[in-house]
Amino acid sequence: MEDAERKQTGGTTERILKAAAEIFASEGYDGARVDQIAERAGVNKAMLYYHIGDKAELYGEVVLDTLKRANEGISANLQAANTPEDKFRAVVLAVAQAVGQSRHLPQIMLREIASGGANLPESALRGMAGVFSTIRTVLVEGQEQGIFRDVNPLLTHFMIAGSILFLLASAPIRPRLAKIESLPEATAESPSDIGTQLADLVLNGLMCKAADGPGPVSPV
Amino acid sequence: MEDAERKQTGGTTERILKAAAEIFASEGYDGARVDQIAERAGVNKAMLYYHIGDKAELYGEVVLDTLKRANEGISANLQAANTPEDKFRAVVLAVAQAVGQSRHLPQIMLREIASGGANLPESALRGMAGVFSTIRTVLVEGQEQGIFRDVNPLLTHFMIAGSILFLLASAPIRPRLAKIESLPEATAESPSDIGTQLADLVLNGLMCKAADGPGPVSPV
DNA sequence: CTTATATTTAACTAAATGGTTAAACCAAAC
DNA sequence: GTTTGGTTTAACCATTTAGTTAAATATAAG
Repeated sequence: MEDAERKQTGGTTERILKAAAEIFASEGYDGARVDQIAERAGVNKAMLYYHIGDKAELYGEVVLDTLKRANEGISANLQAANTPEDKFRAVVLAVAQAVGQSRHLPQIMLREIASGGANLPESALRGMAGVFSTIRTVLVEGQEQGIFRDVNPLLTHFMIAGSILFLLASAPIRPRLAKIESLPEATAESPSDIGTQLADLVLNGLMCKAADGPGPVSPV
Repeated sequence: MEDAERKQTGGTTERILKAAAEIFASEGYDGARVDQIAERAGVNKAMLYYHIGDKAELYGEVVLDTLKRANEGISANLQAANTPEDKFRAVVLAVAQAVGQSRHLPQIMLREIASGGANLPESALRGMAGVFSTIRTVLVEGQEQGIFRDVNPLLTHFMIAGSILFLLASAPIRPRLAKIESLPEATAESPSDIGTQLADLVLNGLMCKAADGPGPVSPV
């Protein structure tokens, strides 16, 4: 009788999925407790099984939903660009924004990478592969036009995806690290900032002739 | 009676720690089962509690051991370098090699980042902070000497650490992704290759005057 | 041989956890 | 009012899991 019972917002299924995303992101698949998810959603555990299914189905639903949103965001922000350079900027920015929007994607993805995708349904893998493929396409196109240096595409797109995911997912641990070493405090940058700066840095190292881009990036 | 029982190598404690590192890396803290670790080490579960302690202590021991090894490797490979550019190459290479050497560090680190360090003892956090601090020092030094562009240090060192960890940790999932999209097969690059190429790419984007470095990086 | 100490084992416990079920509730249709 | 369908609830079950314990076995010392 503490304070729970908040059935206000949205349909039951939505509330369950939202709660599940939060818990799965912070606790991982094995760490998450079904009762805990139900409690946070303000529903009885049995409703969770009634509306969605067992733990694995619930997780699959969350991952798929989150990845779908991210993919939509990416392809939406990718229309206007023409040159490989513009496309590169657009795709990095789009990934950063999309990932930043679904707040729980970075943690979930990091864990899935770590476990080799142990809990990922096939459909979710397709979603991931789509993102990778988009980055890669832009990269190879630029290389074929002789605009980008002949860098390892695998390395590059893992660098981009890894940087974004890592940076966004590390928000909770950064304050703890900052307390120990004199690291910069939790500079709460927006995903857009991250995307823009990352694109600048990588592009600068990627272009054949040292294009001066939009000048040096502003510090912190 | 399948095939277990292999007590040959090393002391009991060592065997337990090795088995624990493997399981924790692939399953995560919550996913790992103490019985499973004991079985892989070829010992009775009670021995694990006798020699080391409970699950949390065991995990702490593994993380600390792994991080200590990595830190040693990093500072060892960092002596010869003088200029910021050399130092940068050295530190990136050292991190890649150190992380690559303790095969289970990438997975463990990715999970810890994702959970905000939920299972990390203070000492392990200090180990992490040390690595970050090393990268950061090199970076800032180069910037103060006017050799590096004024990029965001936080972004840069998370990019480096994130790229390396992400790339090394993703080895198990890459074949699965490759099956779906026409991604490059699991190009089994050595940590040294990764470190060298990454340093090239980032340095090229980092230097003020477009130094041509050691030429373009070889593809895959 | 006997005693003491370190190590290993099998059996057990208590709690947590995923999942189920049968009954209650509630709205609209008849 | 009662029937019908979807929805919600409380109580329950079976299994898994971390952790313990007391006995057994080896090993070395006196």
